[in-house]
Amino acid sequence: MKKRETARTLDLSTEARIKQAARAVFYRKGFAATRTRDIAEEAGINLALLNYYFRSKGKLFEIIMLETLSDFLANIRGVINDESTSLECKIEQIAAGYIDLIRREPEIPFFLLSEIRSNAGVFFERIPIGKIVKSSVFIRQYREAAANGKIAEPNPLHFIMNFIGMILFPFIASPVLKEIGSLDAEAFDRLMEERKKRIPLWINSLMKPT
Amino acid sequence: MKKRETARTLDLSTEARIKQAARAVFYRKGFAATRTRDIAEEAGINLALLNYYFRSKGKLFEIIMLETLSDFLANIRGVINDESTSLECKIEQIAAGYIDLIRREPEIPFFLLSEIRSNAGVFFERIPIGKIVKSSVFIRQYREAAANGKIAEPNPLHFIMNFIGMILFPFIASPVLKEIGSLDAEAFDRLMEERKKRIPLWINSLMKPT
DNA sequence: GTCTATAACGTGATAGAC
DNA sequence: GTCTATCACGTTATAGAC
Repeated sequence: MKKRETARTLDLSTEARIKQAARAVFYRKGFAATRTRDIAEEAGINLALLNYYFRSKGKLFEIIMLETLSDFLANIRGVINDESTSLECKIEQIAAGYIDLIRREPEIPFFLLSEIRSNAGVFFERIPIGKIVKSSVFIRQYREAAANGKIAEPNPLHFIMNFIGMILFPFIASPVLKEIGSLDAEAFDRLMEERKKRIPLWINSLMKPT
Repeated sequence: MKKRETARTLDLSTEARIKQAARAVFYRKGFAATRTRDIAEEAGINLALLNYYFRSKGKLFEIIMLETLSDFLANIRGVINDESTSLECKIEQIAAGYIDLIRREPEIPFFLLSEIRSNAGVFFERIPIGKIVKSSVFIRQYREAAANGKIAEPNPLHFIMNFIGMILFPFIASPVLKEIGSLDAEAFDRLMEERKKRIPLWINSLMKPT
């Protein structure tokens, strides 16, 4: 059906190459700023093929967006509803899991936040992230720990802002941080690797009652 | 020179009204997604006047961007180079100063990061933010405190990521956080007000050697 | 200074040959 | 399935009347 004869580096079906290219360009520039011609060039294909395989720029974007969001949430859904692990364990798993995921695709956090921002209503209708988080085992465990005096901050939202912020913010602000720290891509990546282990420690000391 | 006869709410010169409208629209949608027609409509002026006062969309954007960045940095430059204040004091001042500033214009952090991202080279040429931070009294005090064993984390970059992330991340991710917490604008704003006092405390406990 | 009309251009999408 | 050529449209920017 699709050609798959050679063993070249980019030996993908045309459809897959377009999707891969679209993902890269959309991640980098966002929906509004990318032109279909950018995607075609990145994919090394003819512009008309984009519309042949995916009806329109918007349809292609929607596919990329939903796949990305789905991957992003898949990473967390299992962890936060595991009855057999402690809060501390979940924190370690989430930090490590997300940092590993994002190190492979560092543009994802900014991309997702950017596009959710410009279309919030639509996304929260499709993906009820509020329900997912609020009804999670994680939040229940957090509230229990706070009620038992094991955690100082009773509001889980402050916790989420601090914890998820520690994970995502460096990637979101990476151009500025690289400039401030004179970091190349590898040095930045090493810092993120360090944070995998340190964020749980920081979070732990930050949550302790004084 | 400019008309200023009435006392209406929006009694500004045409030029000022365009700038004000442009700021609002650019903040909300970013450069690529805003159309000059959006700005004209928001300002309640004729489209042609935009080009009459500011040669082009790009020129207008550049003015807004530089003003915004300048305000944003002005807020910090004095504080971080004050020889007479302690590290702890600076942390309190920065947290309070930025949260107050951003509560008035909550879209600024995302706007700045978004546009810096798509044009990093140009901005860091004009505003040497790396030099400003690295040569600051703040960083010198931080290194001294770390050398004296008063702070556990020796790398100021980790500190900056955690501290600035705690301040900015909630605003950057506000649509998601509002959804998760079922917060309206006022409830969100109250949370940010709370963080003004709590972030310095959190940062303090997080930095302490164990 | 402000307006209307329109030029000049870029972009998304399609028709139709191969 | 893939290409070239082109349409249709929206957007930025300007010309020129008032």
